[in-house]
Amino acid sequence: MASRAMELPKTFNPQEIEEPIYRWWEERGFFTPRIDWSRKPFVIAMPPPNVTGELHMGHAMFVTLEDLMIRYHRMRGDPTLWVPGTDHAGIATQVMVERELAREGLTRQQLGREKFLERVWAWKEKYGGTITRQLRRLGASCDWTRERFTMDPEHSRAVREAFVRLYERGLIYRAEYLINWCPRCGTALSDLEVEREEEEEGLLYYIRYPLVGDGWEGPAAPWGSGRWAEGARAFITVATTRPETLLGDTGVAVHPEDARYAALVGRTAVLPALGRRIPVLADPAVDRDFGTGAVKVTPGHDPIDYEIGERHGLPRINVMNPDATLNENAGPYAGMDRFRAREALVADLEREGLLERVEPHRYAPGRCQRCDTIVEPMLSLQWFVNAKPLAEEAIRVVKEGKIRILPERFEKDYFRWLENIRPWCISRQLWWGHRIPAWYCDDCGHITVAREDPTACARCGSPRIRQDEDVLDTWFSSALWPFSILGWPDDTEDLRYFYPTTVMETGYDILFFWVARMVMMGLAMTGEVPFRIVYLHGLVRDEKGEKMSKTKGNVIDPLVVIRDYGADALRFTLATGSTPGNDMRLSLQRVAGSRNFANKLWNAARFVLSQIPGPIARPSLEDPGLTLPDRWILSRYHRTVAAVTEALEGFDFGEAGRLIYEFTWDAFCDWYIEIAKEPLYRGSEADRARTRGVLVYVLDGILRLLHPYMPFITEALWGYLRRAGVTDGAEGLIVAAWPTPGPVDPAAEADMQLLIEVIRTLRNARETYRVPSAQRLAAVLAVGDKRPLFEAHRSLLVSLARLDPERLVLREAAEPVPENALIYPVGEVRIYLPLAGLVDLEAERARLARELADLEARIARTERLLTSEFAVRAPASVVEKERRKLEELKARRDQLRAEWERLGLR
RNA sequence: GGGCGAGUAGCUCAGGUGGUCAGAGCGCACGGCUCACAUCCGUGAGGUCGGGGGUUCGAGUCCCUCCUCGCCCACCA
Repeated sequence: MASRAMELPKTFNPQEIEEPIYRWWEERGFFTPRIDWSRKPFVIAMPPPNVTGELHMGHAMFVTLEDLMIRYHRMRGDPTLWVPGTDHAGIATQVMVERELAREGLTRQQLGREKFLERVWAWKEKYGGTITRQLRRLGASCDWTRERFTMDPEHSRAVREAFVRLYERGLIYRAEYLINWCPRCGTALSDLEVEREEEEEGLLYYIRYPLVGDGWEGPAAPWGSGRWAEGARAFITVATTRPETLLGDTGVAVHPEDARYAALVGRTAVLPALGRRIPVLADPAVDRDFGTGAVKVTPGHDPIDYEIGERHGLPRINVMNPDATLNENAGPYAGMDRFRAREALVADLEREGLLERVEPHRYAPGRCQRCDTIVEPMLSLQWFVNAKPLAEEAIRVVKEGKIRILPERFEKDYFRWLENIRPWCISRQLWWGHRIPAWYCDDCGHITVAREDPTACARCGSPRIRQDEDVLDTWFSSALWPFSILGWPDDTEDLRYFYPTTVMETGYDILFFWVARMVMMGLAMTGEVPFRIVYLHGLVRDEKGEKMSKTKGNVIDPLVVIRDYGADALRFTLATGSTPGNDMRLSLQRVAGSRNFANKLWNAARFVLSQIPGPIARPSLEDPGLTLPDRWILSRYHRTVAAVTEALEGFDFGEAGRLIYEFTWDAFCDWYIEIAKEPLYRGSEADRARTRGVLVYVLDGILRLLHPYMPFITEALWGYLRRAGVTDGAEGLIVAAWPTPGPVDPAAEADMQLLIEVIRTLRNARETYRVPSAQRLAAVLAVGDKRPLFEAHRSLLVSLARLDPERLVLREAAEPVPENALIYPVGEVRIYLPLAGLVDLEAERARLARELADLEARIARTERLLTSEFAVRAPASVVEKERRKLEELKARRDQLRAEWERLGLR
């Protein structure tokens, strides 16, 4: 028998099939949809990974989930588009290239802007293809013909268009405002790019500011002499963690209702070191319980102080240079680094007797998200988006249900962030990114903002204009992604057909960074929501639940996992091991489990394929010729199709995957295939054809259901079916039709269930009594009115429970009970096993005692329940169910008691 | 200071709208090279569903409270 299965190795080897299959999919153009205006498309804009990045588990997760949705919808026949791309990741990429330069002893300034950008582009060329190649290894069925990069001319045009439009609407403006400044990167950052990590030990400095009056009109001696504050009678003490910012103080504030300081409000303090006269004022922003209740006000270097200063008309003084050394406004400390200046100033304060005390204090300074440098709040001239009006719209569309966020609980976060949104600083003092399209006129000072590079000032016509040196926040550019990838601002067919996109699938960690901003920009630019559904997945952690990081050395490299277990195994693990919005722990043991599942499927298919040469009957539940197991597996299969489809529609990918797993392994492999061997090996030609038909039909269906999870192995196996000529006409599984739920047969399911339970009970008894596996068991089955069922499946019982066909008695009556037989009740059926010689009386006594005790307890519980209020208050059906249960329990108890007696047990 | 999530068998986790929901995989124990598969097959043991209180005829499943862990946001200088 030269069977086809012999062509397949015994063990599934992912390495051999994955890459060729992917190449075939891509070359055949299956990833590119055909626009069909009569059908609604399914569209995902892929969150673009950093162009120079390396694949990590986060990517593996999003590829798995998005590809899952994409493949499902493609199989459903929807025109399905998944647009891939990469992000230039301004600051991240620039920092990487700067690090490379640093190894050569160079800085970007030494290189100059143009040369530096050349280096970045070279870097991009070198590493840019890595990530997209890696996405392919995972099986991402995205449309590479539409691949985009955020620095492409097309996307750049979109960025400029968006900037100009917002500028024209007055929503983008340039202003001097307090921003977060990273001294290492030399750029402004948005609030989101500042992270407050662990609290650390810091110090809280209590500093006395002398007050003018009481005969003291200011310092007579120079700063540092030790007599600077000589003669001062009154002081106000403030507490600060950043003493050096004192040099920028323009006021001292207390709470308006703070009785301790009421008398001081309105007086004038003298700023240490600089001698500046600053007012003592009252402002409700002051926390009376912190420090002394009096706070130095530094509008140039602190956000709250900025607001206090604004309310009271205080001057704003910047005391720092971009590199965080102090500037000329810092008097004697000018030129010092901020932390050196702190030491020096504190020492001087002490000398002058103005340092009251220093306390340990835990605090968490803001740090640059990219380089971890402590960020300095600083006054700076930057470009901003007035996000408030945009945010209001973004809130509205979610409230109105035009966008659904899954899991829903993230809506709360989304609303809260948008409701409290502040002006978004979008200019970055970087070189890698989209240059701000604003030109300053040297002659009239006018700012020209234009879609095309202007050659002259829009107001005075002067050709002496210079473009703004800065670039835009990367997130400004990526906020346009869902429509820029479709050709916006042009009115392209893609945009008309595929926009708004359907699902935005991404990690919850960039809900604010990206998702919220896409909604704002989408609405502002296109007047429509950019997507209908936001699906947020959790973070992938290591087996201990810790965040994977290179420094911790606990990263699990997806490519290594793919090499060792296959992409399908990794995907299945990620898809079934996670619930929306919750983090998951990835362990290689689980991946191995998925790999085993793939192997199981492989071998099930080998078996089916080995039976294929020969006539095939397409099965139908209408066909009276089907056997009970046939009807059972078809019915179960149809239920599975319905349940899986429902779960997928509800974005319940884990549940759907588990359903397929269970059906495949338990129902199909462990039961149906085992049962099928009988008709296949010993049946008639008709039996074989019928059984083959069922096997092929169900396997084909399993492959379809599983394809979104395990695209490679399913495509490979389906290819064998296809070549055997037993599939529908689809060219590949990737474009084959999603199965439709068929009819079910509850009666067949119930009968089969009974047989299965009887077989399990018999096997259980064998194990309990250590019957050698070679020994065939004698059994008497009292099956009541199920006699025809059992008669018809005699051989099935014999083979699966390893019974002795000569000594298997089937009968209706429960009595008489055979001598020296064990009794096992299974529903209405009673199993008698004459195991007299084999039974260990002690063991049997123990078993019976345990079971009886258990039964008694359950009977008592149920009886109590049925005599309680439950009987009158609960729905009749529920009560009835309990009644039946009680009857069953009692019957079983009586049998066991009888057996107890008969065995002469005490 | 707010907000959110998690705490269910040894481990990792599932468990719409309260009534076979007490489950799966791994691990463990025992028995099997049964002609698709030892990346396997068969059988089994293991849980007062974090603690306490409440609502209800009935609660992992709803409410309150507490504990432990994790995350997000926030202007305590």
